Amino acid sequence: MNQSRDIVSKLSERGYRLTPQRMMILSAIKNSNDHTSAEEIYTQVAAKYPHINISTVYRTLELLKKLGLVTETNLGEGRVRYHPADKGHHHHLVCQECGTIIDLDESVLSSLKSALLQEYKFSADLRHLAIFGRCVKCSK
Amino acid sequence: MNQSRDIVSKLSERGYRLTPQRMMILSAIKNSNDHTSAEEIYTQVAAKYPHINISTVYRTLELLKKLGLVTETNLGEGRVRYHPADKGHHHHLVCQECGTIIDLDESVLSSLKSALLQEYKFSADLRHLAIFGRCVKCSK
DNA sequence: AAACTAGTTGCAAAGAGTTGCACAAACCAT
DNA sequence: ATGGTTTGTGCAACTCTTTGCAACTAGTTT
Ligand SMILES: [Mn+2]
Ligand SMILES: [Mn+2]
Ligand SMILES: [Zn+2]
Ligand SMILES: [Zn+2]
Repeated sequence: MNQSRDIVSKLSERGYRLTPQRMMILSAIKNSNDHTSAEEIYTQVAAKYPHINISTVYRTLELLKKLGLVTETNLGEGRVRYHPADKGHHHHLVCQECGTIIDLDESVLSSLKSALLQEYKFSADLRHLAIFGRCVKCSK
Repeated sequence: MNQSRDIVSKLSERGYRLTPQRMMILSAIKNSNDHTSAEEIYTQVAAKYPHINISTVYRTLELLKKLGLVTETNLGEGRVRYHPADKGHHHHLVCQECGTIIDLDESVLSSLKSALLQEYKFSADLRHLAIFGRCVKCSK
């Protein structure tokens, strides 16, 4: 796993410290197959290190987002979900009626991204978006 | 104002009741010039009717959203903002570095909307979106 | 006008996420 | 190794929003 090494160096390069808590949180995120929540990460880490606090999980996720190592998305469940950035970018269409989720390739938003960059010089962060609306069935 | 009448009928048609609380909350939203928050609506209504509860405000906003009478947006302040749907749709580019907000016309997302409809038969709700990223200055 | 019924409200408690602060620990320099 | 500097952590309190429940009331029927 030279991924871990990348992360370690990315942290120390920028003056962040490599703490046991951060390493455990990172491996919890990598071990999760799919989108994880802060609570799930907390539970997994707490199994081995009960002293950990949930606010440390939130603060670490904040940091990993800033470093571009995890992406976050709100699928409308009342809680945010995360996954490793290196597992490929994609988006989700979420039906507000029946809850169906359609997965979308990153490319669907690439023309929007470049339009915003050209017209507004705005560099939009369009990784891992959730777009709400109605699926075919629920559109009546 | 036959707008009010529209709302009254929109409520009763679907079996919802027209309560004093709902009327006060509605007029509080209409009286606000710009994006309002639940707390601001609550404060305004409570000035005349101190018995009102903030959860009623949240529930009413939920209902008005469902009826398409207000739109909601999260500008990243840790609280959601609302405004009347009939005040025109638009979007916002929010710089996560400096907080600058650029207003966007509705049309910027219309080609995305039709692409999602064609390719996925998904009717996306793209009213009043906030797109995060970095403005020119903060893009270095 | 009185009763009925289903939607609505207030209240209290809970959930998700954030923040200030004092103490702890990682990293760097000696 | 030792000490100092600065970042990070645990904890508790707090903010925003949601939810279960019992009491209430708008709109309808008799
Ligand atoms: Mn995803
Ligand atoms: Mn707006
Ligand atoms: Zn659906
Ligand atoms: Zn900026």
